[in-house]
Amino acid sequence: MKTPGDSGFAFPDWAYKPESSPGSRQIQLWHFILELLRKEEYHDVIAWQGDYGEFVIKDPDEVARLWGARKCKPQMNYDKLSRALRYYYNKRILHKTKGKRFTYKFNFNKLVLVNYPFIDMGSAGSGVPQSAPPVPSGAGTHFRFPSTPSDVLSPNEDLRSPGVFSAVARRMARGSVSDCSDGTSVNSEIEEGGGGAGEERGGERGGGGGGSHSGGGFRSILHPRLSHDSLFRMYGAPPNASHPPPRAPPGAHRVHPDPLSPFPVSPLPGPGGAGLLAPPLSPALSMTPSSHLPYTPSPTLSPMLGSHFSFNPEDMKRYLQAHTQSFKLQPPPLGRKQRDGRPGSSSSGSLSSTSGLGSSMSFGSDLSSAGGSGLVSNSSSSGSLNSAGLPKIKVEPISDIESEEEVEVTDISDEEGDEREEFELFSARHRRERQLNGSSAPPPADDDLDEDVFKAPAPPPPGLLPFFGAEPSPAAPGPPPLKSEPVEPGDGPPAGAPPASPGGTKCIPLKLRFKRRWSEDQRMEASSEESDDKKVRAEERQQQAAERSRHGEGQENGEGQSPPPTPDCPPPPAHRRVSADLHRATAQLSLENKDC
DNA sequence: TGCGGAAGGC
DNA sequence: GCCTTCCGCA
Repeated sequence: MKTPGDSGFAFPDWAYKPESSPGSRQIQLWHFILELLRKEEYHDVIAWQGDYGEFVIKDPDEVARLWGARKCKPQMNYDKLSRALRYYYNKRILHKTKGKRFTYKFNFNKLVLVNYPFIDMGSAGSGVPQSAPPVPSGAGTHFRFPSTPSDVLSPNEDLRSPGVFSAVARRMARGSVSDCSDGTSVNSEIEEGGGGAGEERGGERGGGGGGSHSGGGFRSILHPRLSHDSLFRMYGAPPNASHPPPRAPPGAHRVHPDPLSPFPVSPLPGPGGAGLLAPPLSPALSMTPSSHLPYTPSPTLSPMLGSHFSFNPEDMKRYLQAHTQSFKLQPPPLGRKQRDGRPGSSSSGSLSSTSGLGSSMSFGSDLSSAGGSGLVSNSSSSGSLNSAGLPKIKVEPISDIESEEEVEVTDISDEEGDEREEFELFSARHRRERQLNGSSAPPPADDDLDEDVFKAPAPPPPGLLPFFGAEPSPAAPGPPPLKSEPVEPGDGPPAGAPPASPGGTKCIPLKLRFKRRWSEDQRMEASSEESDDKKVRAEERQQQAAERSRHGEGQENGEGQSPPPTPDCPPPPAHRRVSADLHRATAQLSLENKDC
């Protein structure tokens, strides 16, 4: 039987998320609930009721029994089942309708976002939610649930996999329906109801696939990991878009509503009228789109969306607002209790949830400024907009820099981890370093070890900044000489060059001797004079370098940098003279140590 | 009747 | 991750 007649819009078809998780090979409770809700034969057991997404369990024991049958848990009872339902509270998939016995309510926002993170709300098609529970906004809303794979899939994808995934999906649907060997399971019952589903599939695909009914109001992309087809099998075809479920006055609904409108549809005008996600979806939810979160489209998301759909900023904004609020990850790992502290989750809650996003974003921004790019996986929405607590952020030294401005870093929560702190620290340093380099000013005299690490290296090309310099520079100790000329291995006596050990394994003796002599010379000839003219020193070094290279000595470094032992040794005053001496000495030593 | 912690299974 | 089971509490 065709679904509309059957269960009508019991629930958005897309809501079924078969592979939501490892364990999802088994149907999830909320899927199951939806199934029941969808089947008219179960309407005296469980049925939509009241507000959009709200349903009442009329016969808890029976529902439990059915659930137990489905899951092969004969011991199942309502107590346990309700515990499972409560489990959804935290996930915000479901919440309890207070004051109403056995009455719960789906959070479609959550469901949408979890399952279809990239719904394009942009096209303000005129649809109304189809195959969905009571829609509050009736004609007012421009959003409609995708009811068929074609609705949900991008055209490409749709074309891509028809055969394959339909088979798979069928299997999955079936599997989810019955993995219990004791044939008594409801499966069969439900299958029966769904028996029509088989048919409706065809119809669904045909009609929906053609997009004929929708007027093209809705387009979305599925997460790659989802098996598209399977998403829609379980639930009936959507009611014809042209037949939006009639609104019924609250309370006027009946248990077995007219096939085409099992749910009372409340008259809420879709706020914003054009393609607003949340309100139409779940006005009853505490989290409404019209909420407070200021938001700036994420750099990571925008491009993606942009490439696939027409997304208008407003829609994006809305979407992301909702997204932010309903992210699984959003509650920081430890925050759950805290969050619970704020019942209703609406107002204050958003802050913390925002912070998660905010943090990741700000992080990204920092990164980009540092020459890297922050990758925030949004798979999770699954998690990757990761979840759970602090979003795990992968930092890759990619030069592909996202524009910083896209990231508004206004909302940085303090829960950010040390990582962030460190990073900021680093960024700050780096910035400063760049400034310093730019002005050729001497490096700051920070004692901070880290500082050394970062400042030591020559100014890296922007893209390389963050990491290449990590090598600890023993050279740092000395009075920072002209830090940064890119040290070319063989020649100069570059100040920054690592002095000590490494360079010289081969010629240490030479160097040492040279140093000593150099020092002596200095002391003897110019000990009294002082000067910190670094430029001169540089010149001197250059000269030396030149000299040495001329001699073929090439033996790097070593001396150029002020001898470690005398880091505080003031630069030679009578530079020229000393220089000459040095040259001489160098030559001499070179000869002496040719074999070195 | 409903909530949520805790432990454990898959 | 998603329950299932048990339990104490309100």
